[in-house]
Amino acid sequence: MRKDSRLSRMLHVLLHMARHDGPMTSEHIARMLQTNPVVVRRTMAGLRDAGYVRSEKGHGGGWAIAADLEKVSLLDIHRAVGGPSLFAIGAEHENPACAVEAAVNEALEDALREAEALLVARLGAVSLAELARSFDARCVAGGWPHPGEGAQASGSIATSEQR
Amino acid sequence: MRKDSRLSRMLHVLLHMARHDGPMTSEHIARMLQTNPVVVRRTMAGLRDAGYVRSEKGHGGGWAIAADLEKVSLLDIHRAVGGPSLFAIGAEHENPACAVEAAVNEALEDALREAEALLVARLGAVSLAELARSFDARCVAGGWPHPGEGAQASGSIATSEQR
DNA sequence: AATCATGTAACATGATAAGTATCGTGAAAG
DNA sequence: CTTTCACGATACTTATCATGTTACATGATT
Repeated sequence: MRKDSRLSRMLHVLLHMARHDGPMTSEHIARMLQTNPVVVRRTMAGLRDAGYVRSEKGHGGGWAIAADLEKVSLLDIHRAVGGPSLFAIGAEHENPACAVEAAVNEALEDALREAEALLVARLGAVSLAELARSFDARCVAGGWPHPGEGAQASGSIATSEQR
Repeated sequence: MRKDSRLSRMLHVLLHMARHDGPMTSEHIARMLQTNPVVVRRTMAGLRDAGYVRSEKGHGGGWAIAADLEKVSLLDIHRAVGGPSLFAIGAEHENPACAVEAAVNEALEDALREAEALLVARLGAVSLAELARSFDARCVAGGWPHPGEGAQASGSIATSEQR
């Protein structure tokens, strides 16, 4: 099935927001993600409930960061969007009566647990701030057009805003 | 999303087949898995194509193991059933034009690659024969009714056949 | 010839993220 | 105070894919 892209999308948005002063509208964000404003609101509602972002209605409203990016990990965002299951495979029955099935499930779940622990550790070890910094480094190293630190005063993040 | 249980189911079936002399029908296997014979044939077709099992039509027909279980790993079975993606999360766009999105995707995919490598290594390290032996050990240790080694001459694997 | 079992095709179901349309609510601007 | 803007919420549709189901053809055994 199609993969859950909520974590990926929210990280994308948050990094843009970190480089943006003033709130960003759902409409604006939706264009960045190539989707619909309602999808944006739906997904970002989880981040708001967790206190990572704030939303304001009316003129000049929109979404803004509401937490210290040093203190929020990728894992936190994963959980804020619903913490969906990481794996696409698993056992059919939770508590099988068949001993063979139970043994198979345990073997598989052991392996999955280990991989999940690794993934959780990796995601939990990276803060949004670190991810933003590694983006900066990537720009310098890879020759991407680098969004200048001082060029955003009036809301312009032109270089990497679209898509 | 509902999880793909083909690997789990096929391991379940293969372990039963290893303790069973003579072919097992799709009907019989379907009862074990609590599903439909067509689902069984569809899924086991991949194992047959890979040479791990054999199927025979007509009276006395059905499915039988066709390979040395010491030489077939859990990973082999995973691949034989289509090797579906292990993860339920991922990025939305393959080749994003946005540098921020590209950086986010790379960070996530790095972590996923690592977890996948771990899982692949784990699944690749266990043979079906080892899994069967660990099932035996589990029976002895955990007080499960242990299917006796000599009690299956006429097709009886009564203790752990159903479910 | 009858029966059994697989092979295959075609279609239905279930679950879930994602996409869409619509209306309500509150805040700022004039 | 009316208009406009932007979020909030609900309801519904779409897309996807493993799984479930029905039906029929094919080949092997009796």
